Amino acid sequence: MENRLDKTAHKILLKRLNLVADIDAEDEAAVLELPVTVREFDAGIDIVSEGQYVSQCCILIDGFTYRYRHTLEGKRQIIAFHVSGDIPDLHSLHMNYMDHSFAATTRSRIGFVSHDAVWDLCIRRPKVAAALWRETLIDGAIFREWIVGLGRLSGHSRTAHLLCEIAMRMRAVGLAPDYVYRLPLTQHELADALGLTVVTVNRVLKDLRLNGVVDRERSRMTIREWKTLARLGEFDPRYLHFRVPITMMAEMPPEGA
Amino acid sequence: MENRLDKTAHKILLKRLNLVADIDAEDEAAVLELPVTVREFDAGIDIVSEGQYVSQCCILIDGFTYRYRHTLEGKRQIIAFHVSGDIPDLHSLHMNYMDHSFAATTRSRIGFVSHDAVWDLCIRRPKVAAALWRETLIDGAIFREWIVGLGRLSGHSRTAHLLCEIAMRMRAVGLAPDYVYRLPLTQHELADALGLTVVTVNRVLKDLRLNGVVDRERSRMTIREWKTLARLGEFDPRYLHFRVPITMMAEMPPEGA
DNA sequence: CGCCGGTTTGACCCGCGTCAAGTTGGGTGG
DNA sequence: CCACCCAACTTGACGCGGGTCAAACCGGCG
Repeated sequence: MENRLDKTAHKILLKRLNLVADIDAEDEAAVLELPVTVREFDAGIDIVSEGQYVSQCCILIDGFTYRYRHTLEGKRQIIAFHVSGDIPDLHSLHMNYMDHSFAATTRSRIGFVSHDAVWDLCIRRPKVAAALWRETLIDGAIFREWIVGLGRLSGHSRTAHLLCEIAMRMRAVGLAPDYVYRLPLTQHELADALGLTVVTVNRVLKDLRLNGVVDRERSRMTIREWKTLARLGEFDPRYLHFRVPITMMAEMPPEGA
Repeated sequence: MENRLDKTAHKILLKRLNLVADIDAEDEAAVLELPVTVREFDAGIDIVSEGQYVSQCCILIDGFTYRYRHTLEGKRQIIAFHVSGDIPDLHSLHMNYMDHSFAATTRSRIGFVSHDAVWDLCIRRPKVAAALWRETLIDGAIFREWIVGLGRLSGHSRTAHLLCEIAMRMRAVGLAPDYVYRLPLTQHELADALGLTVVTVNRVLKDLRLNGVVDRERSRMTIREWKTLARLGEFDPRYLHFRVPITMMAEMPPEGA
């Protein structure tokens, strides 16, 4: 629990707010005043746990995190992945009971902001409130996309879709400038997100690898044929509702890195 | 497209806002001033379609509606069901591109409010804005719940869970005072929500009927053993984030109507 | 009376789960 | 510098939940 003098967390938050909505200089100044406490978390431990009542929000500075829940028979379902700039529990501002947990897959740095401070900011700066609201709505749009995948797509398609989604969201925050990105997930974690088993995920990835679509060595993910992968996963990035048109990845070279 | 003099839509909206958050008399007065246009829609037709850019929100006055998307091979996945008081496309306020469609299963009355009017209201009445934001977050919480179900529960459990969820949400708006409610859905529609096929849904419902858990004659749904159904569906209503504690249904008699 | 959407049921099949047995490679301690 | 360990990954064999196909059945309605 160390308070930082540098404004890394604030800068990341501002970057996100600008990515999501349109805020002005005064808004930015107000955001920079937010009291933020930065903490680090080791891989594999809960940052927030199901059942807790929370009074602060988390902004992910760096690392890779996810949200999940367990069924009664102990199966785990991962609900969302999060990259730098995401505010995974922003919803807690309005519903402080956590109905799921939030954990890290790699050592992660998280900025904590109290709900009170966020409320205060929202009231003084309606455009910031709007940006934050929009951020939670994009979260919801991603959930909808996952529902469609889990309900109606095959294991192969779901996997392809997830790889596309993560690539694009990382790209939006500068973490996947080309077709290569760091995907610090075990196949078990992928399986728990995709509603599959490790065995199946392993076979799907093998297929994709043998077909030259993607490649994965340790946590380094390489998309070799974006178009093929996107078609297979029925990936249409409009559900991510980026303000910068859609063309980020669509304009990438058709094949190869 | 008929403009009503009666304030039915406003009253329903106010009831919802009060259910979801804490607003005061001035807020209520401002809400009552909202220009609302009421229209009726026949069963089976789209109220809003995927791909549209919209500039108004819908509040469901009465009827039963749902949101859905199709996969490329034409399979349909229903994403959400909606009952009186829901504002199914409130998210469009911030993301006016519709990434899914919105349709009715019964003849439904819908109130339309322009985004401009809602924006204006949100800026003048921050507590109303907060209530609306919260409403979209509950929407998101339901999505998460569906993800867990689709990813990790059996067909039987998912079905049980859905029946519980609809019962409870209808109950919250007074449409299921006891264990009986009108569920105007075909088995095909249920299947598209549950990620199953009609055949399977039929068999699941048969099992539930034979075990005396639920009963369904035409569109009349009767839950005979709430506890059994809730246990089977791993239904914990906290994800619905009602303000009125949790005890609405928990206090109902243990068995039978 | 006959059509038609919705429901029900049977027979069969397949994607994915389950179980189980390796294999691989980075990390650790002797 | 090697021996060992353990988590993650792989692969094969087999079974089942739910999908697919197809044929009734049922009740409301023109």
